[in-house]
This record gives sequence, C-alpha cells and structure tokens, in this order.
Amino acid sequence: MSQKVRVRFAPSPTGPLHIGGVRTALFNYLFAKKHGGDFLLRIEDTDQTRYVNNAEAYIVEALNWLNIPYDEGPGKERDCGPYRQSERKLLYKAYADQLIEEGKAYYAFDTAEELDAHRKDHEANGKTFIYNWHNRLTLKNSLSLSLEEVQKRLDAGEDYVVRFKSPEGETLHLHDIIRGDIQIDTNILDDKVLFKSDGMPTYHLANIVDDHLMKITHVIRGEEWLPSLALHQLLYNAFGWQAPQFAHLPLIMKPVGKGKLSKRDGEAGGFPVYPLEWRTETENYMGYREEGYLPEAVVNMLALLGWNPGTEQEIFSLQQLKEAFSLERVNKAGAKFDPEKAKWFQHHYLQEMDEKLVVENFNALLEGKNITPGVTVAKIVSLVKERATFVSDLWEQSSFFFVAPESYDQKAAQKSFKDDTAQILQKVVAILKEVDAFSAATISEKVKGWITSEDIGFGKVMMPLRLALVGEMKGPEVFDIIEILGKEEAIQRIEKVIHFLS
RNA sequence: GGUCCGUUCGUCUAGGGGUUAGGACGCCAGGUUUUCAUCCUGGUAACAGGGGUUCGAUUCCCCUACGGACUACCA
Repeated sequence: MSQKVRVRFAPSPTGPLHIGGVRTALFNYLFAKKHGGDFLLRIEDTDQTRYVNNAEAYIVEALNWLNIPYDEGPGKERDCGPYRQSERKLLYKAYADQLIEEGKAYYAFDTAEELDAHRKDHEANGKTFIYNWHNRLTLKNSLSLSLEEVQKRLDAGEDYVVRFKSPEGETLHLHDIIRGDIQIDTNILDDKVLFKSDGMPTYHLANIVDDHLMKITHVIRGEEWLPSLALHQLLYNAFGWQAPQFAHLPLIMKPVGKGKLSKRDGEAGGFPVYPLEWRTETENYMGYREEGYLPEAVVNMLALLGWNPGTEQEIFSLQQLKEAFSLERVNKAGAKFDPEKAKWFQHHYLQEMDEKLVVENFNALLEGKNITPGVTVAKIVSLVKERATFVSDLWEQSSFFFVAPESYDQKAAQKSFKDDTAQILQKVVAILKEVDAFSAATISEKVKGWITSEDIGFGKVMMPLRLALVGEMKGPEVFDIIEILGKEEAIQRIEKVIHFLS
C-alpha cells in the first residue's frame, strides 16, 4: 500500500553548486535508490534577479560527473513536468487565489520601503518586526482595508503581494526523520509572502505546490530550512494535502573557524568547494574534477560527512552506499569539512583505478609537457602509482625518468659524493656494460654481488648511484630505475656524475 | 535580540545507565624500503560545565555555556 518513494533535489540556479548542495543531492539520490524510488531534479528559479545563466547546466553536469543522475527533470521530462519553476509560473497563481478565497491568505499592499522602515524602527528599539496576527490589522492589506478600497487598488493595478495568514495561538507538532518531534508556537510565525508583486511565487508556495503535484514523498534538504518547516506544514494543511515526510540535513562547516563552509574557505585552505570548476568574468573557483579527484572519491567522502553506516566500514562504492544508506543514521550536528580526509579517499580510489586508465591520463599529461609517451610509461606508472594521490602527482614522482637531472641535491651530494665515488661509479658503469639481459633482477644481482665481494659498503654505491640517476634521494628501487632508463641512458647519467666529480 | 536545532579525541564519528569509551583522518614513533613516499605495527588524544534521577551517569531530565541555522516581495 505504501506509495513509491519520490524525492527531489531542488537547487536554485544562482551560481555553481556548492559541495553541501552536492551532498544534499547525493543523500536524496541514495535514499531514492535504496527504496527503489525516483530522484527528481527541479530548478527553483523563481527569483529572476538572482538567476545565473550557466548555473543549471553546471548542476546537471556535476550530477552526471558524480554518477548520481536524476530520473526526472529538465531534459528528462515525464508526467510531472515542466521541471523549471519559471516554466510553471502560471500554475501558482491559482493556488494563491484559492487560499485568498478561503480566507487563508490575503493581499498586502505595503511597499518594500514601508516595511523596511518598520524593520529599522523596531531594530532601533531592539525589537524584531514581525508581520503577523498581532499587527496585520494596522498594516495595508485586505484584512485591514475595506473591500472597496482593496478592489480599487487591485483595479488600479497597484503592486501587491499575497501573504499567508498564519494562525494565532496554536501549537504545531512537527516531525523530522532526523531530529524527531519539534513543537512550534504559531504566534511567533510571520505572515510569509507566498506570491510576489512580480507575478512569481516565493519559494514557499512554489515548493509546496510542486512537491504536491510531483508526488514527492520525502523532502530531504539542508538544515537552513528547518525554521520554514512550520510554514510548510501549515500550507499543506491549508490546501488539505498530505504532507511529505521531512528530513533536515546538518550543515557542512568550515574546516577552521566558525560558520558554514563557503567559497572563500576553499581559496583560503587550498581545496575545492565546488564539484566542477566555475569560471566567469569575475569569478574563478576550482573544482574537484579539475583538481584531479575521482568522482568515486568525492561521493564516498561526502557520504560519510554527516552519515555513517554504524559499522567501521569507510570505503563505499556507490552501489554499497545505495544499499547501506538510511536517514535514521544521519547525524544531527554540523560537520567540519576535512580536506585531508578528502585526499585520503582520493588516494584510495586512485590506487583502485584501472591502471590502463591511469596510464592514459598520465600520457595526456606528458603530452602537455611536450614529452612523447613511450612504452615505458606503463612500467613507470606501476612503479610510482602507490605514492600518488592524483594523476598529476605522477609527474612529481617520476619526472626524472623523462628528464635527466641537471643538478644534484646539495645536502645529499655532500653526504654521498666522496673521494672514491668516481672510481666506484666507474666500476658500476663497467658492470652495466657487461650485462646483456638488462633487467632489474640481473643488474641487481651483478652489482650487489660485486659490492659484497669487494666489501665496499652498500651506501657508498647506492647513494651516489641514485643521485646520478634521479638527482635527489627519492624514487623507487635504483635497479628498477636503471632497467627502465635503459643501458645507454643509465650509463650516460652515471658518467655525467663521474665527469662532474673529476 | 527573538525562534528553532545542536554539543564524544584537533577533525569525521561509533557507542550507550556499570565499557580498558571503539574506528578513521591528521600527528608522533618503530618496521619495511640500504633513499623518499607508499605500506605495516604501535602511540598520543574525547564524553562542554553545573545540578538532579539512580546503588551507579558519558548515556535519562533540567539549567548554564558554547556552536549553528533562520529572522527578505532570496532560495
């Protein structure tokens, strides 16, 4: 008997989708898929003044990149479309009118300036101006004005808004899946504007009407909407509609300091706050995708920010998340974002990634540096991959394979270049020349055999050798490096040091 | 200011009337790597404070403090 689960992600196209919004979308998606339901995307563009052109495309692209596509929405029209509120504009007026007819809402003619003056006035006295039962009769609206006066203003085409008539003296019993029972005294509610003078509904009206029409069963949204829950419930009651269930997600907070995560934190902390890069003439924000994060890493990291499975498992594929997710296990308190943990997830998923794909990506990077990728790239990748968090780290870890060292790390050189170093390296060159099957194993065997028989000491050979090949004290096994470099190149690099020392 | 929501290691969190309060990230140490990193092992570190209730509270209740959101003809 239970109806099909339908949830929606309803962003406002006012700019790039913030990581907190991404998580809201993700939780909606996971909840829907867990219950075999639908995940809809609805664009809430009722504020024309804040509309940003590419924002919707950005949102869609971000969801696709993260592999959390919507079942219904712009471009995927089904029975409940259109899915942009601006395209549903005509629909809302009738609902506002219905409430007016039933005496549950009213016209208000107060100008923005007048209301502003009231607010300033109250503020000056340390009070807050609330437009509701206690003063609505003293303001300019269809409750205080005569019928004729109201009609006259309407006929004259005067600007008006429609306000909801919040009830007086009731206690509302609300329920939130995450927070439990909440009680609200309706006396503190204000008569929210439902319909604006520009002919557009406000969020509150459009949201309730659309959720009802789109048969939404669960509203999963950010905690910033919790204070509006009472109004929304009241609206459902006023229309006589069954309200969906609500779940208000905790916010994502700044890694350091106070407050919720904002775009500025990303710049300050050197980490992305947006899934995708966002560039306009005046703005330029980095994105997880462009920084080299894998979508799996971002999804996994976000899922565990505010939710946990109750077990000690931390690595989750999207499929596993769909199975494990539940709103009951979402936390109540806001979570500080931890860029370090994000990197940890990313490191994990890079290691899991198909190595062929890593090689492909790295090849592209090499081409960008005007280096022609050779057959050795696959070997190089497998040798240094484990120490990389991003594909771009691969270069940092392996550049010496492609570019011979121009100089030698001073500290290391001081330590390992001794009087007899040139002589020792001379011998190494001689050994390398003799090796026919040029593999790490045989080279290693020959060189180590020689070191042991001559009782030279490994450090005296290996350290300068590494410095000759790499230029610094880093990198994988020396003999692996020699194999990949090849006989000729390896010898050349060693001879360069010999020359440098003499 | 008002309303609502919240508070376990530095951070993300598990737990829940009697536990050596568990895990992860980070950090530190040791091991591996005759390098660096990875990796492995170990370590550091928490129940905001005060009152109740109780034989016993970190767990339940109240207050305080602190944090957060909201308080637009924005969403």
